[in-house]
Amino acid sequence: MPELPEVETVLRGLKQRVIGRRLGVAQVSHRQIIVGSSVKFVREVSGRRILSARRKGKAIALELGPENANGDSGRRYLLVRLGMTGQLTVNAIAEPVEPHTHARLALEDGGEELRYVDARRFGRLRCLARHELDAVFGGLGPDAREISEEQFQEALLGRSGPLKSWLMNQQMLAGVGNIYADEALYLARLHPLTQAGGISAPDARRLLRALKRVLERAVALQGTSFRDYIDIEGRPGNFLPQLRVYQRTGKPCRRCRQPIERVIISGRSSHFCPNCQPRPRRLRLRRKIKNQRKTKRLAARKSIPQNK
DNA sequence: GCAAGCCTGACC
DNA sequence: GGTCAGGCTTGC
Repeated sequence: MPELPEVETVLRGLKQRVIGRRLGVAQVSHRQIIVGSSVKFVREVSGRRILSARRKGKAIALELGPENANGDSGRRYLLVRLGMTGQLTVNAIAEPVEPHTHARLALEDGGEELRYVDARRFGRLRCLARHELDAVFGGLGPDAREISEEQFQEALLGRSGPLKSWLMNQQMLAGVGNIYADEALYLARLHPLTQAGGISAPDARRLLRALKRVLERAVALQGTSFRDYIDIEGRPGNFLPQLRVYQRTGKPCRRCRQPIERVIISGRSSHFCPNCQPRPRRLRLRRKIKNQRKTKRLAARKSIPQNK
């Protein structure tokens, strides 16, 4: 499943393979994957040169130059969200088209095309103006690889609800999904149901370090492939054997041999070691989180000058 | 039936 | 405003 390391791997592939190339005619065979009008999408992206590629969290944005077959001006951004099973690949145009290929963007020079394949169609493509892209990226929290310890601690303040859900909340922290949330919690020895706003500063520091460590390792190994995820060249990631808890229910913990357990947290399965990640008792937590929330509000009011 | 990311809407 | 359940989707 594409989370930050998988998306980063795809981004690196895009940088190698498509930057500087001009898009020919785009074809969309399943309108549902396009946000907004697919006709407009095709008109907007066709003929533009791909200038750069960047990422925030799990979202990729390809910057498209102002040159357009229809004389439209101004840059556009092709925003790609892979969802669960989305794949971006560069193929020769003559190559057989895989099932579930929903969009094909011809690449000038070289007889190739960029293909979007997505069995479950949870992913989305959209073409945006600069201010729209800024709004989308602005709605995401800091990228998980880049967030500072101060930002991390600050974002945790006043949050009720399980730490696991918090890690996966893209408005708090961008890029973490189910796999790396479980893995980071295991490395940090924190139970997934721990109240987010209730953890100590040292625990938060340990969690952030664990998260960054697991993300860096996974990036180095091109991500995790269960079945669907492949990079732009069609290669799977190599992080699967490194997983400590994710999808290892009933198997022995690699630290203490206790069987890994699974619990559903806000509709998502969470895997953890009951011995290494003991359930914390929560003492007067409600009040603590409420107070944090109040302090945070006051601080925000102070730092943002009211312009009347 | 389960898995997942993301969006919507219900609830407190 | 924050939190969470539900729905989308299809291969296993």
